[in-house]
Amino acid sequence: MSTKLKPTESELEILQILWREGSLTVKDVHKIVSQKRDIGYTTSLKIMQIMADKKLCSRELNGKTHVYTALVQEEDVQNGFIDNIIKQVFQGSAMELVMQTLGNYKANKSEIADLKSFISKMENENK
Amino acid sequence: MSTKLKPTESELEILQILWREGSLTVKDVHKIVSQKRDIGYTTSLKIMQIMADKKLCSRELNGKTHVYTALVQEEDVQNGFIDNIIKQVFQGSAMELVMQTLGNYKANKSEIADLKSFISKMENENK
DNA sequence: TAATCTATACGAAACCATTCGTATTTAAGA
DNA sequence: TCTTAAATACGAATGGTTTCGTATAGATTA
Repeated sequence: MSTKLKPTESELEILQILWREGSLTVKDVHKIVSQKRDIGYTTSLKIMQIMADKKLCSRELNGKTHVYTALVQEEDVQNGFIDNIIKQVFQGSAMELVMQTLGNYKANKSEIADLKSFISKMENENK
Repeated sequence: MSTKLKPTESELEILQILWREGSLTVKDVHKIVSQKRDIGYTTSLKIMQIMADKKLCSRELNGKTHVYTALVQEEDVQNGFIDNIIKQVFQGSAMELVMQTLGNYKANKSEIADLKSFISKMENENK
């Protein structure tokens, strides 16, 4: 079992980049992060070092620089957040979360179609 | 629009109690919280004072004690958390959150039925 | 009245995440 | 070689949450 995967906000920000881009150096990551917000290079560095300590990513020397790679999977992290919100905010009811989300969000026809086929699949698996 | 409703973990814990029980004193709240975990009375008090400062709840003098009442609605807080997780963890896609949740969670027949009728309602509203 | 009880107020410690400044190391360039 | 540049290491400040100890004020009781 995963022991409660819950990266912090800035760790998550960097994980998203690593998931999307693959293995990157601090320089690469920082370039991307700093496009979105004001942040110093050593801040990006520090967070990535902490992430390596926590085993959220690996860190390998390639020549003179380190290359970082996500060690946790996006889906696992997503599930960690889902579990958390269900437990803390929806009193343990996954369906409450789903319905509340659907209720807020205006899905278009194609999304509704996707959802329906997804539910059909669930039904079949349940049989 | 609500300005990003995101109570902390212990604030949320107390909000859940106030939502369920209505207006309560510190003593009442503390009694409930301390059944779940080890916590000092003044800790509960302090958090509730902070919550009142932040306008998460009101605080009215009733005789010699204060009575606290939630000022934010459960649904609004839930939506704040949903918005957050969608933005930060699901790249803005509400449908991803929904499907991932459904994929993890084994819904029973009655829940699936609920979900289907909910979706039908969505479809009709969309027309 | 004095001691006790109840509720609140206040301040501070502990912890964590975020941030950055500065120092160090190593390699490349003048 | 000496200087500069690139990358990392380190330490510390900041801000917010959680936690609790102690102090205070007002009422109750012995």
